[in-house]
Amino acid sequence: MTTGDAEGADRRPGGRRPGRSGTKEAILAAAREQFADKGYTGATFRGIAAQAGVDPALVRHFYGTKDQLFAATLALPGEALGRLQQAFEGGTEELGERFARAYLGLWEDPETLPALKALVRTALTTDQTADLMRDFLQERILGELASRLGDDQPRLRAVLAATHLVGAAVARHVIGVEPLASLDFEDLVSLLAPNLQSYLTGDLPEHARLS
Amino acid sequence: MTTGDAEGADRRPGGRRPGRSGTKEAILAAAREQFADKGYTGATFRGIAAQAGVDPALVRHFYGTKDQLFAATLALPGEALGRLQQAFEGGTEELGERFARAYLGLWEDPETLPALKALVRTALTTDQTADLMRDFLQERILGELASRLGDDQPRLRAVLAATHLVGAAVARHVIGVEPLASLDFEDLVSLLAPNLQSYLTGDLPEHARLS
DNA sequence: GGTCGATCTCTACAAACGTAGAATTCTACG
DNA sequence: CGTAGAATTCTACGTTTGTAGAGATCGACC
Repeated sequence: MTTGDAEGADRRPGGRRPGRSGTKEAILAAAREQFADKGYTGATFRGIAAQAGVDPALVRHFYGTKDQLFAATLALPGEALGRLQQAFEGGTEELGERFARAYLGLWEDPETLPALKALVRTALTTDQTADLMRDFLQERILGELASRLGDDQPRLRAVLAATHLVGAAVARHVIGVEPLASLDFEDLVSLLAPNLQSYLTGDLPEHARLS
Repeated sequence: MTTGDAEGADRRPGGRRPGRSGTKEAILAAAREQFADKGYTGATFRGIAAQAGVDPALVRHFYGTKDQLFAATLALPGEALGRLQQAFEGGTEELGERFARAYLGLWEDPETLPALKALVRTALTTDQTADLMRDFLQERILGELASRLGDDQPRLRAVLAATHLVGAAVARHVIGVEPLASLDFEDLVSLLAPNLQSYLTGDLPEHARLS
């Protein structure tokens, strides 16, 4: 995405070259943390600026309105989304374990953790951005997963599995419920994988087979 | 709890009898809805008052500060808490189904639904009230459940089961993920009960048996 | 060296917030 | 009827919020 060295030979405007001091990234990191800790309404321009050590107006100068700043905050997990879809490829025998490892792994990465926390927190606050994001995830993640699951209620299976994973991740990383929070990562995967697999490919109880 | 007709014969003070117009209850209902929809910080005195059709100052007059109003909002599920603990009594063979039916049933009741939504929403917002409430639920619900589960990591089992249930309830009633949201209640219980039971009394994978 | 433009700060404003107390209306009892 | 007190509204204060623009600082290119 960055422009090369010799691009527009003639009409290159002079001036200070951007991206030098790194404050732009510092602001974004502070915004991620504040949004993750306090939610959309709880985070403030002034708080973010204070944490980044700059003037509040600079935040607005770089990222515009609060919605735009929040959108920039969530840009990172867009890249992590590919890691998830990659886990869906392959056979369905061990899909539960691959799904669990890929999704929960995103929460273990200190880089993506604040963004995911902010995402979950605002997904439960019916702001205008939350609806868009929810629909996006529903189509992008659940749709992708359901398409690999055969004909027996794939959508329901995908939702049950995803719900379970999200709930576990939130309990572990957002709420911090013990002993889930200090559990070893591989132990957690081993615990959840069997039941996930049962939702994805196991038999559904006869009572729920009507629709 | 209501006083009888002829109680204190002599020293009964005069004045307008309380509880006539029902605005007090209307305010509380509006507060529940606003807290459920917008979270603690998102809900405002003015918005609650507007929905109840009264002056904002009246809200404060009846319920005091915002924290106290929020506490009054959550007073109702305290009664519903007994219904949950009641489900824990009895054998452990069908504990998963009883737990699922009792907990998810609370979410089906339009009376307790807003309070539960508000509770979940603020449980994810690290305000001062959230911490207290979280600890209370951890000790009161999870502790109670874990005490019926034997010696093999009862706390971990209880957390896994509760996490699963809460996640499903949130997906169904707060986020509204289809097809979970329009699923029949009994179908939902039938779907979740087997895996809940497996967490509560089934074998844990050997990888997670160390601690 | 001069200058353009990006980076960054200062000051400010209108709106909304929680909170507070005085003032008014109205009902029920003596 | 008179009055006490609950129910309800009015007005207001101080703070914080998002947003906005003017101005200062400084590095890179002509």
